[in-house]
Amino acid sequence: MKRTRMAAAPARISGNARKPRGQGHERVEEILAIAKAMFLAEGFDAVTTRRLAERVGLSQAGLYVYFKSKEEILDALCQRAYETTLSAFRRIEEEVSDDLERFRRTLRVFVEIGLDHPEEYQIIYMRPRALLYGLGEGPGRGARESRGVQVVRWQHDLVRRLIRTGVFRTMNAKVACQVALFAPHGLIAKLIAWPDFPWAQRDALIDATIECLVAGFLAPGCVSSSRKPLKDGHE
Amino acid sequence: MKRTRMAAAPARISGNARKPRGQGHERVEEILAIAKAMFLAEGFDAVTTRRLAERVGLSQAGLYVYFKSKEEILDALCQRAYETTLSAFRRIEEEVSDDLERFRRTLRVFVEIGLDHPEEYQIIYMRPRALLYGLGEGPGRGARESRGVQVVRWQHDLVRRLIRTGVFRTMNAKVACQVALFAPHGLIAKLIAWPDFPWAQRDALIDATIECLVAGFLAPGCVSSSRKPLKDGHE
DNA sequence: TTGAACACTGAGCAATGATCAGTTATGGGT
DNA sequence: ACCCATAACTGATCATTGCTCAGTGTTCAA
Repeated sequence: MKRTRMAAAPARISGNARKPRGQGHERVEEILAIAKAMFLAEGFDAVTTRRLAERVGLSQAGLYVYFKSKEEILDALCQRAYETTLSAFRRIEEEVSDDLERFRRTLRVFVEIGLDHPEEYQIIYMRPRALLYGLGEGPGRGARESRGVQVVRWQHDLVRRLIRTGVFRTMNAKVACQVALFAPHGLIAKLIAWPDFPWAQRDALIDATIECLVAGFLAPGCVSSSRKPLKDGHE
Repeated sequence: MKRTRMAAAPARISGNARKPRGQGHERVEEILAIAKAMFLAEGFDAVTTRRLAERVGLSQAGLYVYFKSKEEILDALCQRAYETTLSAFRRIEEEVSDDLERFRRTLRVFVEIGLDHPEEYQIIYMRPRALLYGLGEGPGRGARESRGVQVVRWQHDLVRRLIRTGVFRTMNAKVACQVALFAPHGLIAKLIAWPDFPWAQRDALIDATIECLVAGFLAPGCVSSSRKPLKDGHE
């Protein structure tokens, strides 16, 4: 009868029983599942550790048995989101052999995943943080960041190869890679940040963004077979 | 960044004397100037109202004589940022007669102002709210937003004109305008959000982004006289 | 000189993320 | 059947945050 507080026993989503001896990792999963739902629904800042703990069925301090900080819970979720993107990239590499088409498909799937999981995208790519590029100090830090590095490097390598094979014009590869990140990121970020703005059709914007990049990068003589033109309609 | 508590009054930047009767507006200016410096140096969240007040030479509560909230201090700074951008646009329109070159210069100055005022840019363009397009409720809100609408419409009109005059290829103007917003926004947002990422040279990124857009939009036969090529160097 | 409007302060509130000394339950070893 | 080390967890409490409010001093027109 210690903890039972009948008055305030609200919506404990999962088993709130004390975990058996070796099953602490289940708590980790529960915390992550509920944290993800709450972060997506309310945003990271709006979720307090007290409310999160309450929904998990723990005291607030109990969270700190499994995570060093609130931020670390977010980090764990980011790790998994990287996996989603990476596996989509890998599938494209298997399914498509033409590098230029891979470039298109890779950008497109990146945008689509971002728009389909806006809150996760915000968490990973729109928060000011230095998570991606392997400058971490902590021990676990490095492994976690390398996932993010892979996502960036994937597109990087693709662009490099397209330049080297002469499909894209000769240009500074690092600059080109980063430019090829900006436009998709801008598209996702804008659509997420201003969802009520009178945007054009989502697919038209994605197509146009990608084709604009391709047109800007393509070597003078080179014309892609599967080139989709920018929409020609007026207004 | 820990507070190294000085024994007494540390670094009061401006006159900390009590203002005479009608001179409260001077305090407003002082608060804004110091707040701007601190926001840029440390970031909005890292600046506490107590430290801000201390530097201004006021008690923390004294800030609330002039501003309803910490957020409102930032809002006031944002208002001025709109003005900065708009007047830069106007000067370009005066100084440059070629529309394509206006397009380049307009995008460039937008990016430069964004990167030079990251805190304001984040608040204005990266927040998940509808600040820009006139859906505000509050009284002063409307006037503030209309400034933002002007900034967006300026680029919009420019792109429309370039399509109409045949410099840009025939395409859906709305889509093109929005694509022309995404890439610069992506550039600014990425550089702000991940300041420590190993980005290429800032100017190279701006040039490449703009030239990529131009190349993507330019009508097939049209070659601009002042066309800067993408950098040709390797690595 | 007066008194109302103004400029400003000190104390304090509720909420936050984090810490820590303790408490309870578990289960392998005996 | 009973240890008892320890994993799992709690209650109390911390410092810090943005913000409020009752009140104190100051200024200046009348």
